Amino acid sequence: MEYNFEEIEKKWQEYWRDNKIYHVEVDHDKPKFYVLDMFPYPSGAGLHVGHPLGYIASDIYARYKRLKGFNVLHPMGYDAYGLPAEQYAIQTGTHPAITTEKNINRYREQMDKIGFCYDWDREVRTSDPHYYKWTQWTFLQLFNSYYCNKCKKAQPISQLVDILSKNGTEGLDVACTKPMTFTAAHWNAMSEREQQETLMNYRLAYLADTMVNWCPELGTVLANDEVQDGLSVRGGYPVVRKSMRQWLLRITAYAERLLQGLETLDWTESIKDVQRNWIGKSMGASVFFKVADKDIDFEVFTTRADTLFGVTFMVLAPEHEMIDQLTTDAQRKEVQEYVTWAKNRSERERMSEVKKVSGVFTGSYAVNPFNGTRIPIWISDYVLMGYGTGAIMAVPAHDSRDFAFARHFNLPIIQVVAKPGEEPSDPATWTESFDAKEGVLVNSEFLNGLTVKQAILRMIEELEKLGIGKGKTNYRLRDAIFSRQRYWGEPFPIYYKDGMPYAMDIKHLPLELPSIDAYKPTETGEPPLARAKNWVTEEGYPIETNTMPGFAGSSGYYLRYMDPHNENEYFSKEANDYWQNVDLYIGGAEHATGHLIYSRFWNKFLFDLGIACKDEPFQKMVNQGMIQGRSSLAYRVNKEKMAKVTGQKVNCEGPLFVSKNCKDRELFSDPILVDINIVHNDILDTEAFKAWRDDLKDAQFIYEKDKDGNDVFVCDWLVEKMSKSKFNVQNPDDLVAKYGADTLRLYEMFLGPLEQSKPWDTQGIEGTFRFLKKFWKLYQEISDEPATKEELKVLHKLIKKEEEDIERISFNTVVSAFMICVNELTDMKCNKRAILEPMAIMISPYAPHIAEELWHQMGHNDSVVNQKFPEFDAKNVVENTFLYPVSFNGKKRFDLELPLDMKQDEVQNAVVNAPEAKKWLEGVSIRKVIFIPKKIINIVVG
RNA sequence: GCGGAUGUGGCGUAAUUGGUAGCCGCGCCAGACUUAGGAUCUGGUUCCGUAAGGAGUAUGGGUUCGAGUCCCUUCAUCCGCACCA
Repeated sequence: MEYNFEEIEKKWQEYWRDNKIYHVEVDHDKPKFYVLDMFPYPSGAGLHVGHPLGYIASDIYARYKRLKGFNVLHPMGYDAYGLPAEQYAIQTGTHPAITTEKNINRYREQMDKIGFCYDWDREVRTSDPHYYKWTQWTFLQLFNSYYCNKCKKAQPISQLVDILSKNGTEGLDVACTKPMTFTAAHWNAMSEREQQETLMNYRLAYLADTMVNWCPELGTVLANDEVQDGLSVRGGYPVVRKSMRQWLLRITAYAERLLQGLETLDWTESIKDVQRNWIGKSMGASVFFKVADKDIDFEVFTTRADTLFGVTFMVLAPEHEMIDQLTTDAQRKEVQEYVTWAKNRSERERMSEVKKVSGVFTGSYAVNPFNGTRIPIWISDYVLMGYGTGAIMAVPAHDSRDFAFARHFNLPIIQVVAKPGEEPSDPATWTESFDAKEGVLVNSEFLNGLTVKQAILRMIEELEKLGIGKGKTNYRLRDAIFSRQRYWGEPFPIYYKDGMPYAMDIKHLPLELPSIDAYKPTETGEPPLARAKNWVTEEGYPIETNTMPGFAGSSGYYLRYMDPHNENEYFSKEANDYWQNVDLYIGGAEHATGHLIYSRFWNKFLFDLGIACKDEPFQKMVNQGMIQGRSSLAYRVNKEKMAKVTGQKVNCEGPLFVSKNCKDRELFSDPILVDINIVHNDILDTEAFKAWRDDLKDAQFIYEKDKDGNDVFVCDWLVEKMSKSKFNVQNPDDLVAKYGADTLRLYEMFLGPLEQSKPWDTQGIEGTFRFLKKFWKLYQEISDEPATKEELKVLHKLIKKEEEDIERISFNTVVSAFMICVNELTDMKCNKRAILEPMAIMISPYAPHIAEELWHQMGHNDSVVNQKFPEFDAKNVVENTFLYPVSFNGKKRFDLELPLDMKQDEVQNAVVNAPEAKKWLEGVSIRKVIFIPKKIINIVVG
């Protein structure tokens, strides 16, 4: 019987669906395992072969765990809100829900063909009101919470109100936007409006005026990770800084926990590093400097308190609020000009001109608290308002940025740290600063002779003694801006009374997205939701018109999968207690600073509320690499150049192309990209090429000869990103149609290690297709005779290899092991049920359709999916002898088969007396014999 | 600039703990079958050399009986961060 994959795959996909084979429920008799793919955004382009890579890997793992006796949760759904559908709506007027639905259906159709074991009964979509009810619900919880630094968790805001009304801010240690001090009496005397405004300083979801990344083209603000080089990641439009009233999430309250939590996670070091970097914890000191001749002071943050005697100037950010007070009349004009210029510079300019030094002197001086030196206060845009206090003490000798600034404006440089083992030198001769935290303090009074580390601690001690500074930890992490001026997102369950936001009652959730007449901002620049009719509460209060950003819906989706149809709760306690968190998360590394940090925050907050039982959402994560395209290139002749090179006139009307290996081709031709579908084995189908594009219909070709003397046109190739514009896209549907889903699944895994990026080679898929045909052939006439020792050995070698390799996410080597095994069994002409039955089970995670078919052909009526993975038994693979490689001076010369129980001297004897050894022992004496049982024999001669 | 990853045949890769470098597959070469082959099967395929043999895992060095693997140097490619005080 032929291997008819088309028929087989259709049959079993229907069987699985009709019999709900992949449906899972909480089952306390089995251990749970949760395997999750990162939430896809269903784009209009559909899937190319790179997308299913991670899905296939997680599918294999899920199926394997199931065979190993686990109750496996393996769901899929859609991150359905997003900009592309909305952009399309703006252009065409099509409701984004319609576009999204269409794209989802296409995704689903493509995924179904690949035979994934998702429990589709658990599908969620972020744009579904049943789902976003809980996104809104979580937002309200955040709005109604504050973060207690003492107990290190979120607490109800009502509790804070209690505290404030009893003690004011006395002894309060909570996360806030800026420190506030007031008494209980003061609090109690506030109007409701004032109280509400004060609470905004503490809520975990709060409204504030902030500088945002405003993208005029998209009409919305963007998160930092949605901006690159001053352009929007989606669309590439310019982004400017602008102050706007926005919702923010106080993720900074969780900075330390987000940092510490990384230690408990089984993620790659590189992703953890990216997150550590993003959180950017730095320990240092805050120091207050008095301003000379004025009764004011200002605060700086430094990690190098030890260098305080090396401070020769101060720098404030152009947005610093004390600039006015500090500017002398003589300097006022210049300062104003500079500040205006700096504020108006776009983010893009600022980034591209990082190296350019600019700044202005305020006219004021700060006073060094230890020696009274007057230190000029400057303003420069190399100091950022958003970090620390927006002011620094500049130590040009030991900070490269300060050094550049000092050199540019001719400011003094004082060395205060000597390099290890070196004497201090004249900074005037330096070409760069010495930034390393190594060395010994000099020119620094009581710090002299201390190492940098000691000096930092000592200085902080002194500062605290004087009451002008203290040790302080800073984080680079910023609160997450949570408002988008967009239509296609979750509405905020917030209404405004006297301009103050109030939370809607939970009973009004979900607050459904209203329909509007156009998907653009209003004429007055308000978000699209301002177009909605009756966008007010029952009492007539206006409802918030911003919507939530993309990461709102994707931050807690893995929790909803545990109990996706629950109408009364986000998810039940029972479901959460059982499924806990994700055991294996597979997806791209590009979400390192977005989704993966927001989800962790979201989860920690729900953990604080006591509704999520685990502090971290994703225990183990694997980041699959990209599949690159293999583009084909045809060389187009530059006729003038060719005439010059060959010395002959080129008579040819249409475009002329030259085969890759023609003589001097590189001298007179340039490559153009060719559709990979008209190139086979790097040979161009010239007729198809002419028909491909109108401008090529008269194309002519200079051929080369193949080995049989035929004219062929050979293309060159190139590895690059897979994209439509490069004509190198491989569509999984086409491959499934040609080879079947099982072949595609195997090939995607066979390509190489999951984490690595690798090019897609269309040719190579033939190999896995041949393998499946060979595999199929083994099963044509099953014999019930007992298996031989050799056959059992082959089987058990494979069992061990597959188990070990799947556990360490090495799927490519398992496919290879299967090929070896099938080659061996084919050579043995093995057709024993005792071998082939377990093999069918073992291949089912990789090639479920063929496995199911063969399983049923062997007379079973139940699904192969529900079987038990065969047990490895070491007794089947024991050997009595070992084929030793025999080396002389580390170079292998021959093999020698020896019993495993041989002693060292017997081995030595056997080797020296082996006929092959003679030649290598002539004229030399044996110095040493290295014998490692079951490994190697090495004879050292000389 | 900082941080991370990677570097092995013509190509994708394998070698899990320092122990036979190149498994498996693609491609290529030769042969068989065939009216035919972008089908199937068999054999070969790191490089140099007829061979014996020699060289060989980006580069140069080191540790070791033995290094793709460990340490140091340099180079290349990719990814992330980037005035974060």
